[in-house]
Amino acid sequence: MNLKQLSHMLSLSQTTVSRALNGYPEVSEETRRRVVDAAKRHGYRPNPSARRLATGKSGMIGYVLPTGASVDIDPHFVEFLSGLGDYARSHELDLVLSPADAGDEETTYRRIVANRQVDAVYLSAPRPADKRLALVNKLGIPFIVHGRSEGFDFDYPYLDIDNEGAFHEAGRLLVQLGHKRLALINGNDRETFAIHRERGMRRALATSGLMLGERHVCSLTMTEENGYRAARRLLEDSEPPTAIACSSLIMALGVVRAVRDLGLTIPGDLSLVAHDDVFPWLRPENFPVPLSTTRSSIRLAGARVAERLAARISGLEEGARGEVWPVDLVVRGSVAGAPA
Amino acid sequence: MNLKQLSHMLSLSQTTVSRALNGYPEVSEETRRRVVDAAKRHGYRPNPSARRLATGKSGMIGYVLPTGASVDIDPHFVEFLSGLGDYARSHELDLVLSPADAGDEETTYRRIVANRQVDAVYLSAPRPADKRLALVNKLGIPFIVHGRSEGFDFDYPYLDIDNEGAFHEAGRLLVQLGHKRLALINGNDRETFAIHRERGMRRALATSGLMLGERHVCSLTMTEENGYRAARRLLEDSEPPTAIACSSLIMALGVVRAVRDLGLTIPGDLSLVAHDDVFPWLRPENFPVPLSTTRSSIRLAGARVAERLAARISGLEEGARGEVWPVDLVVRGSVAGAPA
DNA sequence: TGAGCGTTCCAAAGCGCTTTGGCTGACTTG
DNA sequence: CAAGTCAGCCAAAGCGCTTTGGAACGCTCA
Repeated sequence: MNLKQLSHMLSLSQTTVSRALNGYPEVSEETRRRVVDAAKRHGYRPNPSARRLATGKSGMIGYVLPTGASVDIDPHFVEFLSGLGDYARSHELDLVLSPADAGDEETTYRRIVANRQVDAVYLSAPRPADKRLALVNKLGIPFIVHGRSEGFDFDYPYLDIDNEGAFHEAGRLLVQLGHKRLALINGNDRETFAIHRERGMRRALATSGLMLGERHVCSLTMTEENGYRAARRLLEDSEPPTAIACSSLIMALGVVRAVRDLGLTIPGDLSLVAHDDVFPWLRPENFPVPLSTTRSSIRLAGARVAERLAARISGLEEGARGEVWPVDLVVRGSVAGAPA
Repeated sequence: MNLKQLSHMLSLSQTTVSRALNGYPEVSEETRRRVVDAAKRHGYRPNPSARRLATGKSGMIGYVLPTGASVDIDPHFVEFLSGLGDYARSHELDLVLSPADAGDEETTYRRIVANRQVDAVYLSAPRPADKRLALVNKLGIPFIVHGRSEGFDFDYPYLDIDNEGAFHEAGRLLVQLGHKRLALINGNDRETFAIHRERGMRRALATSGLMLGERHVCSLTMTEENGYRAARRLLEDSEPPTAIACSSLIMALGVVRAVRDLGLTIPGDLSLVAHDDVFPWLRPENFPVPLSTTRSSIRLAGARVAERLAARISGLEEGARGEVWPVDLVVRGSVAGAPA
């Protein structure tokens, strides 16, 4: 069933039928009712390819996925996707993943914009002065950044959590508990979120005249193994930290293992706080010692990004609105006063 | 730059230019060279929307993503995606994720097929007599199943690993080590992979006249917490198993925690084998006691599925070829002879 | 009463590609 | 040498929608 057939059986022109269905004003209410009714009865669905060719709109949102033999997709991605998908579903939006050579995403962004394959895109894991962001901004396609960049002379729409505030809180808690030697096991510090976390932590320490020593900051991709290695290195130092803040639950698994291997205990010898993006399959309360966390559901963020993307596509949202979500500090058994 | 302009500047018809670029025979080699050359020089890229309208082909592969507030996307998905994306990238294939209401994927499959939004789809986590599979088969869109179903009177193309063989091997190893009371902590047994694993395990035991008791099989979604709970229940039983096979590394984390909480040791009190899909962020050799695993890279599977999908789209692959990959059994420190 | 106006509809021209059905001219073939 | 063949090209008809630029009609109002 296409427009032609439908309009023919209604003895109307394609124009009128099209307008009736798309809510244009120049069609009488009665006619509109007839048309809408017939369309529903015959299960008419406009062909998206044709509509796309005519309008240039695709009804899809895009994401450029960096790939490569040695490139790992962040496991957080799947949770973000859950939220995004959940919203997108209710609006019949599809998501297009365009794989790109990690390191040369530019070509792919240009392609999907030039081809008008998607109506909007989102970026994630931005870095300071992220080239992708500058590009997408220049290309003029609606977009939202999940996270933030830094060092641009233009504003842009984003959704981020208060990473600095979160780790400031975590740091403050640990300091208040009397810890003097703190360490941070961070994610890749070329990404802004990691920079913000470190900044928050430093700020918390500075308030009490403390410093985060050079050797007490690790920046690594967030795997269990890296968490383990970092913790070993820190704890076997001559002046080991008595408290660690950790950027992910997965790394925290490694930290816990290292602590055990060294015959130490949490929170007796080491207080531990980690950031929790809220995975359904790994929960901080189920750690051997329930883990204190800075918590923010990445899934909700996914849903919100989808919502704002949809709003931008339909023109309801404009401008460079930034949105920063507060982060909960959830205190559990893994933190205690500094050892004497 | 569109076809019209390009053909005009070459003083050729659109027909000829189109044919030259698409490799049709009825154009002289010299003309073809001229055309291809000019196209490249002017960066001409055919508009995919137009091409799609004309041909009905989209150059994308689809996946229907079950979503919902209480639906969690499997973390394996992201690894599969890495492989898929890696292959897709090299062939300029995009992936369309169409979110669907979990439980009613049918509507979405019908929509994407009717709209010709994608040239092929893949299904994952199939169940016996999976309705999606029957549907997609009926709708006539090229597809591949990642995993297998059972109980259909038709064949279909799939890629699966030898789950039964893997757990048969694992079971056999444990039996050979003298274990008599074995248990299986499995994934959701409405999915075929779990059924196959259980079958393999039972077969291994049967060979030695052993049985897998009703109470010794758990079927749960694969979270750390469920692994913990299942292990507690098993180990606190009056006749606890001396060996456990576990369907995922994530659950194995929970098993290890339970063992510790109960003051037991691996492999002294309990031998443990788990299936490893090969995550970059959690490796079996880094478990407190290095974990024996049945191993198969889900990432490679993703790449292979993409490859076969591409082959089916271009007509290079046909028919209902099933492909079953063997699984490695990797023995590490977590297994030992049965306690006396 | 006839100019002016708003409402409601329509025919037709795109959107940019592929593909069908020729047409032309050079080249074989009997 | 006429008929047949074939390579190489083209015009035009789609694909199914949106949108432009009217046209027809019934009203109002001077």
